[in-house]
Formats: sequence, structure tokens, C-alpha cells
Amino acid sequence: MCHSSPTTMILIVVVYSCVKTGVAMSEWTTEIEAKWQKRWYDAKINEAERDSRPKFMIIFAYPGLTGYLHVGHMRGYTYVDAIGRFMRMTGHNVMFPVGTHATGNGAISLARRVERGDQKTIEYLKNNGCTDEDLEKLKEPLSVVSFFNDVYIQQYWKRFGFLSDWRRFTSTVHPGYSKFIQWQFRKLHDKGLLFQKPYFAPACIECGPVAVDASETDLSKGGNAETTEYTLLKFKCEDYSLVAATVRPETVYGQTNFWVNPDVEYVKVKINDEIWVISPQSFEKMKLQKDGMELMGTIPGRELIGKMATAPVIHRDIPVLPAKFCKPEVGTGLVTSVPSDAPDDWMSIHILKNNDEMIQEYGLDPAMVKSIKAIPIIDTKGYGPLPAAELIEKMGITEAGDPRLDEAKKMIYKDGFHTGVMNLNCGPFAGMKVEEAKEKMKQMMLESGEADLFYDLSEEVICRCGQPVFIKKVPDQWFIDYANPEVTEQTKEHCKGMHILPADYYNNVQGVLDWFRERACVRQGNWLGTRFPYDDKWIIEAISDSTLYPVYYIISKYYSEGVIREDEMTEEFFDYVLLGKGDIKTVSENTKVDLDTLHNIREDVLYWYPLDLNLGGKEHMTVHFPAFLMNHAAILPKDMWPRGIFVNWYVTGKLGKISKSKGGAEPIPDAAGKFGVDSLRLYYAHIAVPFADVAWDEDAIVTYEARMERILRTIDSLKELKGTDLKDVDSWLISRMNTRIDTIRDCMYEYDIRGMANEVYFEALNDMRWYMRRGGRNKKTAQKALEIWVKMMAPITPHIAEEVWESLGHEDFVSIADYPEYDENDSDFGAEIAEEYLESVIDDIKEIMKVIDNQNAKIAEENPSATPKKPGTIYIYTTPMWKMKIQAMAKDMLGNMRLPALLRPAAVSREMMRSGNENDSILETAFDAGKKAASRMLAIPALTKAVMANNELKKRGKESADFARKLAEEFNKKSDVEIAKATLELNEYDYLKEAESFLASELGCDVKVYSADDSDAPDPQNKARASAPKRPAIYIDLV
RNA sequence: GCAAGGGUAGCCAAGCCUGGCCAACGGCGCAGGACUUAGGAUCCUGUCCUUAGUGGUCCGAGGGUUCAAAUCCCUUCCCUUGCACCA
Repeated sequence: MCHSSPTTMILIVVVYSCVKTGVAMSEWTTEIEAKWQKRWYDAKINEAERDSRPKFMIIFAYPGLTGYLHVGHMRGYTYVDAIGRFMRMTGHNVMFPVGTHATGNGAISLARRVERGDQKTIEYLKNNGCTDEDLEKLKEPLSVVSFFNDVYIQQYWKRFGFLSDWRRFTSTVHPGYSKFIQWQFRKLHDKGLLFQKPYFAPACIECGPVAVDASETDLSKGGNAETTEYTLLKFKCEDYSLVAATVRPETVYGQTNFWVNPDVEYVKVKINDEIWVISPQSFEKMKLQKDGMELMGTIPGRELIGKMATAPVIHRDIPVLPAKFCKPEVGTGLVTSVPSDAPDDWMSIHILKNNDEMIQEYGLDPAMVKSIKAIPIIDTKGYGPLPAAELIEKMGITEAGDPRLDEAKKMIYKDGFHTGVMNLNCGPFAGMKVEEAKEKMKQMMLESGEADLFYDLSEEVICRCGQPVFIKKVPDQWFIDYANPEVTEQTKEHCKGMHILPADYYNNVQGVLDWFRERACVRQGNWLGTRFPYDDKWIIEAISDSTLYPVYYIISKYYSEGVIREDEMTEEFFDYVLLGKGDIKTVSENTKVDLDTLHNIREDVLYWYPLDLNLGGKEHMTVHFPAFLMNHAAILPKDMWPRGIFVNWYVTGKLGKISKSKGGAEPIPDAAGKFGVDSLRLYYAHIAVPFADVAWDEDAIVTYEARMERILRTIDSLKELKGTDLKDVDSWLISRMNTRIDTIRDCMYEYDIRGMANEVYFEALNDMRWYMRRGGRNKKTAQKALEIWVKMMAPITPHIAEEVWESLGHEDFVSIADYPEYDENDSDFGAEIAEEYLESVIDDIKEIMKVIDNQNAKIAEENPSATPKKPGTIYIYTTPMWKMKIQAMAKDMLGNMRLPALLRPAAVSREMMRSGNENDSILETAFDAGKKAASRMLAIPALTKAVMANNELKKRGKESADFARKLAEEFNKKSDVEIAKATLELNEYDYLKEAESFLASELGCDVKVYSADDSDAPDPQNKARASAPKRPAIYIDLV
């Protein structure tokens, strides 16, 4: 409890008398958390060693080490621990290892920020509990790694009571891990899955390669920039080429003129045997992408104006005209003009045509200028032949500098790209879709030498060091070939048999794998990680070194316990233990690893692998998971490919995603102390399905905390029961719990933690309370139910479960007890139906009472002095025998008629729709059969006939027939033979009679139960007539 | 742009795959009552409209399939998320 006043303290003393006295909830939980964690770890129940049990290996995708984690991260981790605990309790030998991903520049960047005393960073670290002493250490990247490794383990995972095997902990910068990664890359290389080709990547002039992404770990500005590919178009003009950059190469057929900014001093650059004219800014960038560029001199833009240049593809001479919208920092600072589809071009021509002064100033031929006419080239849906002109008019733009021109440009580009078709002016491309023509025309021009390519960032990007970031050519970049068709196919096929959650992702992963293509896998520069085995200058990139690693957890134990050293972890070593390659004696001689160890590791690998479940956040769906799957498929034998993937969504802040670097949520240890770990675990498990984001809301956690308290109080009350009588409600409770066990096991088979939590912490709690409310007082029943319940809780709220378990007199851990199992003998469907029946009777009575209240209110409105009528005695009349008889007949007739699902008309017609073949004869037959069967279901005449054949019932005439019809209708709506049977077996009169006093206390007035067959029963309003099976008639006598 | 997900009563959130015990689990909030000196504690009850336990309307909007639709199909509006050298 976060707000414990002195009085609440007193209450708690009373409430927790059986568990713990004298402390507030949060103090109490903190105390028991530490206590049980110590006991678990001392007893090593978390440690995983090979044995004869079936194994279960589960991990979460290890977190990147870039600082403190926040409460959101614990969501997925908690799922993993809870699933692991459940599996452990259902007879599995569970391995749940953890690690951290330190590859990358997160630690480096953090260390640098600490070193230079960055205020925001220091503040953030201190808010998370970092001391001044710690800060000193954090100036060195590897210390950052070890510092946070410790924080993650001690403050997060152990704090949450995870039964992780700590001996297996590894970090990606551990030497043993590096050895493993190098082995992995040698295997990829052997399989021909590594290759080199030039690559264009963002790089700082000073620091080398940097990552441009929104989190801006490498950057001080421009994290949202995107790489744009420009097609460079060369326009022959005298002895040089004017080079324009465009993102719309498909528009070359519409070129009418060329734009030059008169105020820019352009440069002449020699490249191969051509001379290009471009802006100086673009030259700086281009140098990084093209070899052998040489500055020859400069040329003022003004000087170019009025010349003629030969446009590519169309080979027409077009005039060079002045335009101020050509910015030297964008593209090449030179622009080709396509007024049909480019609003800027249209506007500038329009203005120039009407500005004689300007024409004169630049010495242009007025006739030539005025003769320029836009050439329609693309038919775009919703536009005429000249989209630019059309949109400008529609938007009412009249000036060259109008910012809406940009908006117009984007609109036309977007619409043109998706809906446009090249028209007859476009030579061989006429009739082709823009999407297609764009690529084809670009290729054509590249081949003919009329065009080239140039990459640029969409906005200014500045490195952390202050230098600009440009796109730089990396000539010998290594890639992993994830597009490899064979591996892709194998992986896709394997996924079909995997347990992938959510189901959407199960389907989508097929598409993701198709889409997954070559991926740059090494980088240079400031970076922690493993050296690339084939070339030391490269370091393996962060996604690529975290794909096969789960298998390394099996080995990491031997490494961290010093049984093997990194120099012994050779290619031969891994080949043997992971692939079974080679002869154990030879391997032992060569590696110096002793035979036993080699044998043990190999056996461990065979035992533990494949991985049963890999859980990760949704960001992994298109990044980590496909790589994880494909590396397994590429390197390991088929029987070691993973079995399951679980994708979880996020915990967001109220204003958006909680960010690791920006903070926004309270530190994990603080939350744990404030609410209690088990309350938090329950919160994660139950707040929503794992496949939806939830907003972090402390109020919500408080309610889960309150629920835990309520459960504890209920447990205390149950423990106090001393009775020996057995009532109906006793077998009801046991049966109920038994049903819950069944449901929970079904849930957990699908890793449905929320479903499980709902049963245990909500439904079962209601059962316990109902039991006591109904007068259940039996000590044995209570004890049995309690033991089941506490075991049920152990996966999600283990600390409290242990504490209660101990208070029940157990000396072992509930964490390794057997999870409750469904027991046929405990099942009492009749008892469950009976209690349901009782509840529905109460509901009906309350419904009537509500109506009475409403009526009283109405009367009071009209006549304030009237005395409101109050329920005096409630009369209940249970169904007469003859109706039961009809019910029995209906059950017999209809019970066996339940259609198999496939024959139901709706199912069949849906099948027909899906197959798209309405003539499918099999389906048609099924459809007919379904129809026929359905008509049989509505067997009203049949039932009526049967009823009338019975003399006794026939005597009642219409009354019997009416009831038969009603019943048949009812049955057709919701026929369940089991329920019908149980209903018939229930003696309603006896049952309600016994519950009379309970009903009276529930409803607050006298209750009298009669049978409708009892002719002596008082029935002033003749209600008894209306009674039916499971629906007794009710009369409330008002006083 | 590409790919995916979602819109459910005041709010949060189940259900949807496998149509029918769905006026729609549960929680919060709110209202009333009980217990109390008091309560932000706890326990009961209620919480779409109407109504002696019935009926009506309802699951973003509009169509359709079906004996039957929150659930299946189509159209449409709105929102969210991921997108590669970033972990």
C-alpha cells in the first residue's frame, strides 16, 4: 500500500494475522521477496542441469546495454519467468538463461557523455540511483558494460525473483561469446552466405560510419533523416555537362527547359573523361561516393543562363533559364524542368513568361521563353493532363516561394507514382505504370551513360562530434545473404510447424521472410563487438551477432565457471559440440579440452536444444526474429531449429513510448519497493493481452496490489474454517477448482498468461468467496481448495505463494511443487449447474425487486406522501413434473441431433465462399445435408407429436403443446446435452428448499419455496403456472 | 511509401480465429447500502432505455451472407506500430 496512514496499519495488523503481523503491505512484501529469493537461489532451484525429465528452454531477447531499463521492459521478462515457472511445475526441466547485448556504441556513447559531464545524462543516471562513485567508473565503455550487467541482474531480474540460471549469464563482449560469433560467421561463410559489394552508408567525416536513427545515439542532430537516391541526369552543354539531380527519372519526356540559380557559383568537376557542373555543396558529398573526382574550376550560375543544353533520352536542346528555387545544398543545385508534373517548374515558367524585365535582365529571347509549353506525360487518376498547373490553381498558389508548392509536389508525386500511367508522349514507355517505368527508365539511362546515381540525406545530419554526416561509399562491405532462396524456403517451411504468437505474426512471418534480404553485417568505427574473422578491420554489427546465441547459453556455463578457456574455443571445438563434427579424441587433443567436458557439453547441447521459446518485443518482428530463424536454419541441423516465438507489445508512457534514454517512467527498483514485486508481476500478466500496448498507470497497479491483499484476506478466512459438515457447495467448490485447472492448462498450452491470471486471481477468488457466502465451512474442503489455489498462483506471484504455502504447513517450495492436475473424480457438473441455477434465481428476484423500486419511485414522484411498498415474503414455485417430462422428451429427441460442425449450413456456405467455387460438388452436397439437418433441428412438430402421444400430457392440451414449442425453440438456440442432462438430474425443489435461509439472508426478506405441483401453496397471482425447468415462478408479496 | 495491427457501453479492457447460454468476462470510476467517531479502508448492491423477472436498442460507419453476426465477407472513415547496419 502506497499510502499507509496509522489507521490502515492497524487494520493490516488484523488482516494479516495469519501471514505476518505489524507491518505495512509494501514492507511485508519487500521482506518476503528477499527471503524467498535467497532460499530459492540457495537451494539452486533456478539452476538447470541435464536430467531425465523433458526439458524446456526459454529466453527473452537480451536487452541492449545502453543504460537503465524501465518498468516497461519487465513486462516481457515477467512473461518468460512465469511461463518458465509454470513449465517447471508441470514436470519440465527448465532452462531460463539471461544475458545482455553490449555490441554497438551504446556503452561508448554513454561513457563519452559521462566523461564530458553531459548534464542530462548525469541527471538521468542519478535519478536511477547511480552514485557519484559509480559515475567515475562509467567513463570507460567496458566499465559501463559490467556496471549495467550487474544492475540488470541484481536490480531487475533477481529483484523480480526470476528463476534464471545465473551461471549461464553472458554478455556479447565476453571473450567466449566472441569466439562463438566468429565460429558462426565462419559457418555462414562456408555456406556461401557472406558476400561483399559496395554499399552507401551514412558516415561522419571524422568518426566514420554512424547510425542515423531516431534515438540519435551517434548523432546530435538529424535522426529522422532518410537516404534519398537521386538520379543524376547529364545535359550536354558545350564541353561540359550540366548535371541535374532528380527523384523522378520517369519524367524526362516532359522536360522543357533547365533551371540554374543565377546567384550560385557552381563548380566544374572532372570525373573520368567528363566534366560536370554541379553545386560546390554537392561536390563535397559526391566525392565520398565517387572515385577520382577532380575540381577544375568554378562557373557562376548567371553565366549559364541563356545557353542551350541537350536533354537526356529525348535528345532535344532545351534552354537554361534562371530560377531561385534551386538550392545549392539540395541535389546538385541544378534542376531539370518538367512543368507538367512539377509545381515549382510550372510556377517559375509562368512567372518568367510574365516578367519582361527579368527576360531582359538575363538577355533571353522573349519569343523563346513564351513558346515554352508543358508536355503532358502521365495520366494520373483524378487529374487532367497537366497535374501541376491544375493543383496550383486549385490551391490558389500565385507566388514562387509559396511553401504550399512543396505540398503540391508531394501530392502529385504520390498520386502519380501509385495511379499514374505513362502516356503516348513517352516513347517506348507509353502505357507503362509509373511505378514500373521509373525503374526501367533509370536503368536505361544508367546503361546509356546519360545518368548516374547519387545518394543524399533528406535533412541535415550532424555527428556527436559536431561534423556533418554524409552518405559515403563503402566499396567492400560484407553482407549476410538473407535473400538466399534455399534457406528462406527452409525457414518458411519450418515456421509453419512452430508455435508462434500472436497468430497474426505466425501468418506474417512468411511474408517477412520473403521480404528479408541481404543485410550489411559488419561495420567500422567506434563500436564494441566481435572482430570479423576474415578481416580484422571490421567489427560484427549488432543485429548480426545476436541471432544464434541461445545455443551459446548451454556453453557459457562452462566458460564462466572456468572449465573451458576462450583460447580453447576453436572452430573445431564448436564444430564438435554444436554440430557433432569430428572425433572427440582428436578434438580433445587439438583443443586441450578434456574428454569429459567435451562429452558433457555435447550432451547438453543435444539435450537442451532446440530452443522452445524466444520472447521479444514487437520491434523484433522484422529485425531480430527473421535473422534468428534463418541463422538457425542455415547453420544448425533441422532438429535444432527453434520451436517457438512469442512477441510481446510495449508498456507505454501516458504520452507515448517510454524511452530508455529519455526516461519517463520510474526506476524498476523504486516501483518494486512501492508496489511489491508480485503486484507488479500480476499487473503485467493481467493488465491486457500481451499483444497490445498498455499505458503505464500507477492507479492500475494499486488496484492489483489491492487485489493481492484481498486474496490474502480471503486465504486467511479460509484457513480459519473448522467445520466438518459437507454440503452441496463443498463438492461445488472442488469441482469448480477442478474446472479452473483444466481451463488454466488449456491457457498455458497457448502461453496465454492473461487467461491464466484471470482464472486464478479473479475467477477463483470469486469461487472462494461464494463458497463461504453460501455457508461453506468445511476445513478439508477449504484446505484442498487452498492448496490448489496457492499452487495456481506460484508462476505469477511466487513470493506470496511461497509465504502462504509455508503458512499451510509445507516445508518444500511451492515453486517446484506439481501444478494442480485435472481430476475426473473431483468433477461434479451437477453441482456447478445447481449453483448457477441458484444464482439465476437470485438474479431474477433482484430484477423484480428493481422493478418494484422503480415503481415506488414513480409513485413517490406523483404522491410524495405515499408509503413505498416493500417486499414482504418471496414465494418461489419450482417447475411442475409434467414440464420436466416434456423437457426429458426434448432432450432425448434433440440431444442426439447436434450437428457436426462441418455440416452446419453456415460453415458450409463459408467454405463455398472461401473456395470461390460454388459448383464444388462435395461442398454442395454438404450444404444440402446441412440444410436438411438444420430443418430437423427445428423439430417443433416432432416434439409436439411426441408430447401428444403421452396420455397424461395430452390431457393438458394446448398448455402442453405451447410449452413443447417454447422448449424446442429454446433448445435449438442453445442445445447442450450435458446441461440438459444435469438440469434433469437437479431436484430443484429440494435444492431451493435447502437454500431458503441463504436466499432469505441474501435478499433480506422471507423466502418460501413451493413446488408448482403443490396445490396447497399460496399463490394469489397465479404465478406458479409460469414456472418451467430451471426457471421457477416467483411471486413477491408487497407490504 | 512498404508491411502489420486496432476501433467494444463514462474510462481501461475480454470476446472475434472456431457465428448461437452476448446486454456482451473483469477492473476502474460513479451511485446506494452495511460496518464505522470518521473514512481515500473493507464488504454487499446497482450502473444503455424500458419493464414483475419482459421487450427494445447496442460492439467506428454503411452494405452483404445466415434461421442467427461484436464475431464471417465487401466498402468506407479514423487511430496506432514496425521498416535494416538502430538495439
